[in-house]
Amino acid sequence: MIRTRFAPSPTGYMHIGNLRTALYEYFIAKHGGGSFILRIEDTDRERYVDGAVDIIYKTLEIAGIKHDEGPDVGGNYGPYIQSERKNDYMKYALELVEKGEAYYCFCTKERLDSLRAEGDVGVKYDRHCLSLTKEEIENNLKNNVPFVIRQKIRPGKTTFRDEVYGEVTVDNEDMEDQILIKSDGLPTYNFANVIDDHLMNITHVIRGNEYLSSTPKYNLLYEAFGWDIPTYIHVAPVMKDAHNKLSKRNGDASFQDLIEKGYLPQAIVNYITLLGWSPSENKEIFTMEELIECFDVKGISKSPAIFDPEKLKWMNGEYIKMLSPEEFFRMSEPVLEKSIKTPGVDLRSVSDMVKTRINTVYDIPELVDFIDELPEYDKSLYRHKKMKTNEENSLDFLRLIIPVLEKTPDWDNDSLYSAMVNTAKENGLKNGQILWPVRTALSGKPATPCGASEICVLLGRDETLARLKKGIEVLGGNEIG
RNA sequence: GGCCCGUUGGUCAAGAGGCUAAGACGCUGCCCUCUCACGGCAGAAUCAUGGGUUCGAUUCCCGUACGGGUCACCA
Repeated sequence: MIRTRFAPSPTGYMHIGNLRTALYEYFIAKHGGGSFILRIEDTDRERYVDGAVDIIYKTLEIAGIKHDEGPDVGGNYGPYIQSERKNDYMKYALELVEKGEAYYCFCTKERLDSLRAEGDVGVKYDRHCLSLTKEEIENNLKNNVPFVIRQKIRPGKTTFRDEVYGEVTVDNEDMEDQILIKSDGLPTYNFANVIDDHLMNITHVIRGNEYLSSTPKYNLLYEAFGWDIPTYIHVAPVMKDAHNKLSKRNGDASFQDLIEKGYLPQAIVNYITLLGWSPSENKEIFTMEELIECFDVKGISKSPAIFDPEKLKWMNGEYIKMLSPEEFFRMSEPVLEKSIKTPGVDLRSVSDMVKTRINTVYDIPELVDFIDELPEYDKSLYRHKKMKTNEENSLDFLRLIIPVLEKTPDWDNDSLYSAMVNTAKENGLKNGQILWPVRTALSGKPATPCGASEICVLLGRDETLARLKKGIEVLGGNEIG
């Protein structure tokens, strides 16, 4: 039975990288029919942010990840909040002391500082307290001298296997006798993490590759306890560029930010899953179920992946295109209502027009702004090589079509379109020679989400004719009214 | 600095000894078209580097360069 866990710190927001790790953990568990567990790592009270746990619940929910066990849903391996397991850690640390795998250390901060010269890095603890006699230790304890408990690293080499990186061997000489229990009695992350994963029966540990170098120390702990070592899956980070991780601190978008920018949760999930993982089949749009089905650790990449906002936009556009017109209208309606104030405009039909032309709903306003108000435009807009139109002949074409439209009995797309096309035909013109000037006069823009006749319908007869006449004015025809 | 890890087009990436080195985003061009978009087609663009091993290395080995990580009473 596979059991994976997502163990975020409640610091107030969800990194994209964290979410991706959660997704991989979820997929691996579910692919194997196992359980996905949520554990809150809140031992660092300095960084604790109120309400952060709710953000975590909410993010997982929006992303479509359901945890089988966690603080809110319970489970048989609780508590799921690290601070509530406080008492366990000391117990296990003392067990190691008992076994000679760990020892009390009474060194003061000052003494430790003096071990390394200014700015020194990589100076190991000198094991000063390892040689303390039993009497000295008991004396110190009796006198309440502050202490920490350190792991006793044994000589030799440690090799571990990672499913992504393969075998990694490290000389134990390079490891320090790390602190397991701090002088405040709380465990360090390095210790708590091992205890928690063991007590929660975690079988697969998936985490960022910044833990690759501390993994041997964890293995030494597992061995000291005589516990089974989990399967390790380390993943490379998600980057903003070649040098920096994607992070909120650098002003990069969090999951919540992306949602607010109009990205669909499934599009985000789909995109970030593909950052650092590739499926065996050549495909890139996946439902959650499909990801669970085909997720394979073999596809996880060793090297970092740069987050490309352009590709996310494209993917969001793909998801929008897959929506039914009704679903899309539900999303676009609020934005349309804000950007189109003119009464009588059929928002539903605008919604349909805009659907294949946007990547997020916030692309809509600039596409439809001409409906409320004809923008100022230059007459050079009438010049179009392929349409064979220019500032001079457009004037004639507009004069030709205005009376026709004035007389068109039915103000609907088909009637208007054929009226214009027929007029072109009757006068030996290309369709575009009528359509382009009309579209230009009605929108004042080089591109619109619909054609000339459709704009006529949106605007209605009066506004259409008014704008056409305005067009003549722009072209220097001086025919006001 | 020691140790660990990585390096295929601008980006995401497949490929694991022999292929014209997939595919996607982006870019360019063409077709479609009532403009734009959608859709279709085409194109430009990649194996960090030097040595080995091999009949043959992008692929295996060693070195170099570059990048990242880690060496806390943070997680």
